[in-house]
Amino acid sequence: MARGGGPPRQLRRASASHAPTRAADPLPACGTRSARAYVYARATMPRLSEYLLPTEKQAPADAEAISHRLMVRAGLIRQLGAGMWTWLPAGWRAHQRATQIIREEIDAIGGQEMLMPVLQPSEAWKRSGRYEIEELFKLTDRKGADLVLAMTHEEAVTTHVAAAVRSYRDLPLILYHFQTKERDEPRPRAGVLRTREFVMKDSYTFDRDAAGLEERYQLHVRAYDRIFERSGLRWYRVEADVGMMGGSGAHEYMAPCPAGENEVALAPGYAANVEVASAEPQPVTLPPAPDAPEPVRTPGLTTVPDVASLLGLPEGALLKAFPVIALDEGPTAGSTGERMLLVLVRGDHRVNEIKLANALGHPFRPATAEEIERSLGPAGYIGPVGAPAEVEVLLDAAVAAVAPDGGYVTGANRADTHLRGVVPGRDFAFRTVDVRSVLAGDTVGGAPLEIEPAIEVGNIFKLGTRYSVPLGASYLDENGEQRPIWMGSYGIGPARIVAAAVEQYSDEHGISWPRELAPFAIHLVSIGKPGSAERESAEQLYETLSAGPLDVIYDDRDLGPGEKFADAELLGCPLRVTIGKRSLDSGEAEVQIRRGRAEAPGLPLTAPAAEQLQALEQLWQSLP
RNA sequence: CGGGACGUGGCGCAGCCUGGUAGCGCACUCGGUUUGGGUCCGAGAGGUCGCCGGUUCGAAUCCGGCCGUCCCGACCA
Repeated sequence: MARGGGPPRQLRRASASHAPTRAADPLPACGTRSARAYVYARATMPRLSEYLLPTEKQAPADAEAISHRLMVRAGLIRQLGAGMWTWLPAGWRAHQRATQIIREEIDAIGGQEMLMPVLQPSEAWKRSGRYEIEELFKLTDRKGADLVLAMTHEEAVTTHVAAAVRSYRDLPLILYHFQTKERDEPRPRAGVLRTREFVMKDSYTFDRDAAGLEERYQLHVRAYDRIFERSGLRWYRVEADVGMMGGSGAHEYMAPCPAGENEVALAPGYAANVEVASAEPQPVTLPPAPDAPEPVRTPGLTTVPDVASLLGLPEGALLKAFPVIALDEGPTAGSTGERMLLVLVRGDHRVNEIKLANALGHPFRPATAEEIERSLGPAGYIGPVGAPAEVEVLLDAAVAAVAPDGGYVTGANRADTHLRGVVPGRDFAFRTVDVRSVLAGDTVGGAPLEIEPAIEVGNIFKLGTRYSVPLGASYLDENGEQRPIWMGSYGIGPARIVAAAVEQYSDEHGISWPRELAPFAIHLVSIGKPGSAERESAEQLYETLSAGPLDVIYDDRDLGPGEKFADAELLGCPLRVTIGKRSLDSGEAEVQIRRGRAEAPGLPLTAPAAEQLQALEQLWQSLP
């Protein structure tokens, strides 16, 4: 899991020289002997006086999210338009760190890296049914051909596999790439957290059957767990909605942070997106039930809080009715498969439309006021008692699973009237479904549930034959029979890993990078006039560090110490090494650990370079 | 798509109501000063006031249209 950050050692600069290192210096030879693809010899370690790191004291007025504010202030990113962001040099280094972690771990499970185009013909998208998606950018070339900008690459990769794979002997496959994704998001937000263009690592697996898919899926679980562990994030793997289309399993990787757009439900041993979470409800005390429901006058009171307070009951003692029209035959034109269902949840609960759609197994829409009036009664006063037989009653498990110790209050299907003493089963028939949204304080296995906002940093999804069938990706099995290929797709957004790390670990001074994501390991700060002895000493240490295994950025600018320290803490490299007059007096450079701003043992200035490097490397290994 | 807000040097803001030569802080340039927590002094450079049109002798300011950006919600294969 934990390993040294930065490029492999054998490719680093071989020797240190005390002559100033300039960008024009020739790079050490690299290439054919590279142990790992895509890792090149390290370039000269930058001097801040020559590096584009435009820091700002004040964040842009329209930036709200922590990562948005800090990444702009620290000079990592700049905006070009809504949802369009440029990564500046230091920001791109962090992004590349995330990318490299992902690459190593996907390679480790047998992934084969490739590259597919963003600009694509529209045919496969029309065949897969995704051409209609609003977020899909569509364009026309000069010949009038319809093109799209890919939002993911299922269509492309499946097209290639369909053409290239013939036999069961060609399977399984894990193919992946890092490629730009384009999505016409209705609302980009929070800097780099939700953009219209971003780089995604997407991998795709191809298997002979469901069992093979399960294997490839589990390999990705392992790789993803390692990726997020190495990234240093706080993260959860949660159960996710598989959607309506042929998915048989899905997980999301969530990084809790204030700017998160999702909510995760957490209990010991349990983690789920609230979209699909289930839990035992908090108990509610019901008033005694009479032998039969009794009407109560509730003039003008159509909301749960109003009725509850009139009757002096907790909101949970009411049953909320949610009439929906199930679209049994699917949303096809002229469909006659519409039928009304009455969904009941406890008054203090809310219907979760995703869970409801999953429970129904087909789409639905809320009933219109006219439909409600026709089948049941006036909106605000509807209930299950006396509902027409053709309106099926679905009772949420939070109610159905608990033996009633009294009666509930429901609408009476008459204006200005509710019923009390309603007992499910006695007074109306029902089917049990789990369709409510869980609440903080509900329990899972007796332990209370917490709900946290989180950002989705990755997802893994069993596609099954969702794409292979329409795009004709099949193979011949041992018996010469043609079978569809079973697919999975697996995405990670490196930009979100970077932004989530900023969200999770920043403090009032700025960013505090986890070791493996930091753009530089060491921020070397010199204090003192140019030409002074302390400057000379800093230059020397810079040369030493540049030759070592850790990446360093050297603040050689002619600025006061306050500004340099402030910039260093804003940028957030894990270690800060300072050399000033004080260091010359004590014989040691000061070392500060950014996380917690703790002081580490000083670095002896007269020690041999190898010892200095070793001391820093050792400290580095101990960092989070 | 619904609701709200905002567009004035690189960043943060004032000026607009009540029309009359565009201002402040930071950053930037030059000279000096200072060098272990955003030092101080002086001199400078930099702006089609988002765009188009209208009203007016005169528009950053008033009116209309458009564009852009952000926030909340909806949406998010």
